Amino acid sequence: MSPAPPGGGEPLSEALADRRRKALALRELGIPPWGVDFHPTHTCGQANDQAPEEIGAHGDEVAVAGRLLRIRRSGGIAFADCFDESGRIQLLVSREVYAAMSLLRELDIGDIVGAKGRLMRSRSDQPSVQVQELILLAKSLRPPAGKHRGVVDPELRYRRRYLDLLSDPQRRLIFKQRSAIVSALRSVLEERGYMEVETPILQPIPGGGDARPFRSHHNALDSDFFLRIAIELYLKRLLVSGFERVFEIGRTFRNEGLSPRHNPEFTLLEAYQAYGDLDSMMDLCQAMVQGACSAAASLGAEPPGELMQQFAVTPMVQLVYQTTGFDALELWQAPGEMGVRARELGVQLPVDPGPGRILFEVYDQLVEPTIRQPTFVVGHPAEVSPLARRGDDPRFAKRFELVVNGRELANAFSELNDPLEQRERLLEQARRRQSGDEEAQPFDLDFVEALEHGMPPAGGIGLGVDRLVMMVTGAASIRDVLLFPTLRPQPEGDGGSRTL
RNA sequence: GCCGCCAUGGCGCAGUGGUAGCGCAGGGGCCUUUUAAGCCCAGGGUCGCAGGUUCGAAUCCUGCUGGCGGCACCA
Repeated sequence: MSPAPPGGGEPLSEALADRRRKALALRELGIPPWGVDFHPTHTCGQANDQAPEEIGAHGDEVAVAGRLLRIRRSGGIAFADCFDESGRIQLLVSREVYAAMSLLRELDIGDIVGAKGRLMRSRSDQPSVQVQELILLAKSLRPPAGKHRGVVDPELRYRRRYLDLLSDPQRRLIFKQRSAIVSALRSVLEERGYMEVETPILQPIPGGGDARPFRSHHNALDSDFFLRIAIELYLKRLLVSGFERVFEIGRTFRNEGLSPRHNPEFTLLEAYQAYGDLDSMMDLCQAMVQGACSAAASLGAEPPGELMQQFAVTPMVQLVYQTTGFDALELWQAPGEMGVRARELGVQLPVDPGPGRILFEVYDQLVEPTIRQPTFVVGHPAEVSPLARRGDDPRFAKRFELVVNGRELANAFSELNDPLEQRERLLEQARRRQSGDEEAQPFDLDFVEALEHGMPPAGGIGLGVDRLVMMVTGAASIRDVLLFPTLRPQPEGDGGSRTL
């Protein structure tokens, strides 16, 4: 075991010490281990594709750069596989090119190099660059993890994601697909005349959804702020302001448990359309999901085929009746009886629930998880939809959720623009909050006052981008579609929140 | 927050009370057409941390830390 470097940190393992020794030795020889300019003429993938077909034949002069994946030395000749984002090319170095050969002796897997030479095809039919000049661009002081199998230790994968991504092109592909999906969502919205906006993430009152927020504090203002749990109330203020089609794609935060489907910070898309309604939101929703599927498919993903078909539209009351035999409309007049029947089905209920809440809990706990095919579930109880307009039957809201594979993917409604009713319904939420429901929405007077100036009737939608990406790419865990998922910070030691 | 499983060299793993091992990576050597190249040699470990039981602990017990999965909460 080598001594610990000055300033702390873990002791250097043999491999680490050796790489450091090589870097310093090269510097002694006047070869900088880092920080040389190099301008590739071809990507590794291009070089590989453009190599001559015939064994032994030579092609164009090229300059390529990339990271060393493998080195095979065989006496007077050596082969090194070098890769970049585009692919891989073999470098062929022979003893006659003395400088390159002696530099290669000091190189390790993981080092980033540039190579100049002619394209050719080796005797065993491998596209190669016959190296004339080899240049070290960045010495790697640490051995790469997971050279053969990729990084499999989940802790390493998430804590040091760059190693995971570096060692596994498939993993990188998911994030290219994610980027394409988000880009497609943006295109669909922009084509339809929606304007992208940015609204506060630090909010004095975290409204627009049912969730526990993160709390923070601003020193100069000596005021508490919350990280937003939804974007809704600010986007609706913009509808009041005269912008008619707005959307935001942004990070949103909920102070709740972690699971393969929940990360404390996640990406939410919300869009609002003045004079829109439930139909226009269904239309938009379907277009966004299908745009996402096409975008990902063009990068090799295989989205479930059902997502490309017309989604079903089914009332919640009907789904609940079909699945459980629970007849909400029949029981509506007798909430006590309704609660008893729900509990008999094994449904957990809050204290003193109204009929709407009972119906919703039965749906949420017993029915939603069983929905497989993409379905627009419509007719949510108004009681659990405090920001949505009531339907012709005032017990129900003009609202839909898109459910696929038992999971809610999007949530939309015809927005409530009656300031008097909105005030009442938010006050009801506030009362529930006071009696202990931590997730009931707080009362935002400023928002209600905005509505009092007149908000056009509007359709609005929220869509969970991470879950859409999971569904379209087939990822099993939300951590697989987040570059840096939230983990418990490590107090000290490897891969944690080291500040030194 | 609760329950279960896991933690052994840089990476992947074996080792269930008696001398800590294997493969890859790294070091030294041989090899001018290799493909996770091959062959020879020599290294590398406070077995996650802290206690306890025992003549003796990687192994058994307790606590802690971290991860994964499930439950609860939620999207």
